[in-house]
Amino acid sequence: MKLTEKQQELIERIGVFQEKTGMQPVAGRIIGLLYVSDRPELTFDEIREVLGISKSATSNALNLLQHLNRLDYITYSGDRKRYFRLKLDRWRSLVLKEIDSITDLSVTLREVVAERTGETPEYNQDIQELADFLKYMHQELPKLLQKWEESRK
Amino acid sequence: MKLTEKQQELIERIGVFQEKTGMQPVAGRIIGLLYVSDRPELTFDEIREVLGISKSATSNALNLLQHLNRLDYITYSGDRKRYFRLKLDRWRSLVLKEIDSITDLSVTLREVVAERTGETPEYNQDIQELADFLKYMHQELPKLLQKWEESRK
DNA sequence: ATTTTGGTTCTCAAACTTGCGAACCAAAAG
DNA sequence: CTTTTGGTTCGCAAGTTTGAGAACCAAAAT
Repeated sequence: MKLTEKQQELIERIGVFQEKTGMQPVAGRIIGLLYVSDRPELTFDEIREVLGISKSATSNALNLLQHLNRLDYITYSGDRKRYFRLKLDRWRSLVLKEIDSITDLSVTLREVVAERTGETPEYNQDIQELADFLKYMHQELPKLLQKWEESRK
Repeated sequence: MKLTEKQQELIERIGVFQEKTGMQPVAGRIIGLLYVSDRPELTFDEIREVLGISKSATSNALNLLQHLNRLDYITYSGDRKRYFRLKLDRWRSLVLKEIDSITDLSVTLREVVAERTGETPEYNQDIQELADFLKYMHQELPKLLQKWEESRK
């Protein structure tokens, strides 16, 4: 399998984006590859070869991505290979999970305000305001997702 | 300056949260400290001492946080020390910047679809759909922030 | 039963991150 | 001018991440 220059560039860009969200480099590039590859299902060896990485790196990254629920594989009877593919339908729940993490900070900030001295009312209110905003976002974002789903139909 | 157990725990939790968003450990804890400290403006040495970190770690983290626009300092005439404080008013623009990064991925995914073979129409559409959603979010999120601002008044 | 295939695991080295201590420096105080 | 203060920078060491290479393993093919 050969990639055009443009495909390679896209893989890198997607890879870098993923890295910024905390993904390991090789895993990010695998995601990129599966986005741009003409065939959306690639074997272990195809991935390894086209990205020029070792078997161990390939194996580890693929397993990581499966644990993160970003990847899947299917098999075809009479063919021992696994065909890895992105779980594109999962991004909704990934977004929701991301949104949930907002709550953690909001809750913590509420505790902060409760614990703070009463002698800094303005400061306390600033923190409270941030906590409130985060809570608001946490309530509204799922609605936004829902609204979008509906506008699709 | 002494901290209660609860304050220390809150600092750790905020620190860990910040770490998860890519912040260096010491920098994350400084943010936590400034959230919970009775005085919201602390000197270099107070920070260093209460967190039990070295001068270099303190200096580097404070400078990083200033570059990231998370921190500020003020001075008082007749006092050489800098008093560091969180720029709590800046979180709005930080949120907006965060939202902007969504666009990058959306744009990239659009390019991916444009570059993809036409022989995988379903797959292409899945990617297109994700790109569309990200664009939608990018349009709607600032509105949400605005709506919240107004509901405050 | 032996070999091949598809992938996993182990060991290790290189690169990067993190943060300490000490040396350093400029401005203010004495 | 000398010392002190408030902070910066340098050099280094320990810890972590990343990924290569080789040995390994189970299932399937021969």
